[in-house]
Amino acid sequence: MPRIVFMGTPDFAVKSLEACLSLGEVVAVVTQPDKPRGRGQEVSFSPVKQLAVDRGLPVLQPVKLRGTSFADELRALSPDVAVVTAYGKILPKDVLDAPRHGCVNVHASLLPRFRGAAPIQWAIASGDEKTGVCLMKMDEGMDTGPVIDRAELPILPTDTSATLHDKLAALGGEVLRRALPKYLAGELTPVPQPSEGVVMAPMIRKEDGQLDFTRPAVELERRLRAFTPWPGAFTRLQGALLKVHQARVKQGQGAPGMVLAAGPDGVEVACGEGSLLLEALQPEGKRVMSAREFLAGRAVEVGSRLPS
RNA sequence: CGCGGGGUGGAGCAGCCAGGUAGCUCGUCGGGCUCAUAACCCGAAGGUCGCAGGUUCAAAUCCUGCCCCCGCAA
Repeated sequence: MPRIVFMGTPDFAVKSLEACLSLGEVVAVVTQPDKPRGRGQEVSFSPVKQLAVDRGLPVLQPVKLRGTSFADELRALSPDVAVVTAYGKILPKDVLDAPRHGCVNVHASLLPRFRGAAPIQWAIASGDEKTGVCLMKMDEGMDTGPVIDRAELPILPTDTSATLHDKLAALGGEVLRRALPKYLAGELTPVPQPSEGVVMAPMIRKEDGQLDFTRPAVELERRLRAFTPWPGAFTRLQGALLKVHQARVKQGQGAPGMVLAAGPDGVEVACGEGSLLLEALQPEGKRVMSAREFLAGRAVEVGSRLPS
């Protein structure tokens, strides 16, 4: 049984941790420090910590890795490998070198495409037809390490980051199960990433969810799905925030941001190219509702403009 | 004690600040009309106004506590 240190934080990493539990002895779980989260600012555990605590695993929550003695702590555990999935911090070289077989990372894209913090989102926003998971041996770069194994997955026209996230998290667990034992046995050689096809997937910012109606409708619809559940797609109507949860691309024409129609099927807004039919809406402070419900309680005039 | 919006027939909203007749746009049901295409016209049913107290002649409305939904922020 290999001695495994697991490093991860959010929900996405839980499937990887579960895989590790079935692959070896998890001698420590490293996760981000507890922080106040959510409404009311209650301090809560990360999903990874929750599972670790449930299983009675030792949990480490270092505030800093660089320039500290954390690598020494790791070495004291004499791990064979560290499995890192969405941990949330860049690992310094002394940490990368601490386990006997180094650190491996589960990354949610087909590298070298979409290196960085938000590979799932940018795969959808870019209109890719497939994505996947890579298991790589980590080096000091941002997702630049040689790839040990990979698995692909189609991106459906209805996929959002929420749905893809769950599928890729599970796929990550599968890849670990099939590849990690072989890697530790020396049966899989990490293959350097090609230098061509590198695309970065930077962290999503809140503003990325702002609907810019001067853009093509096709792009806005992709971004809507890419930025679901966070930060979502939103605009402003009569001064208040309006989130758009579901939209369909149409062929309407008009000045970007102009309301072309408002009926039971949705609110159709002209875009830079084509138009976007807003089908599921959420006013600030309210629940998500259909366009029909939305329009029952307020007037949206055809010809009015949404900010773009 | 992070900031804020909200809970009113089945849906979405108004009414609340200046207590006194349950309103609007739909949906549902019945009837009419017959091609309008978000059909239209007439009529009807359907509500403990989130819950519990309090103030008052009188509370959806004012006061207190609690429950639930949501936006921001993280």
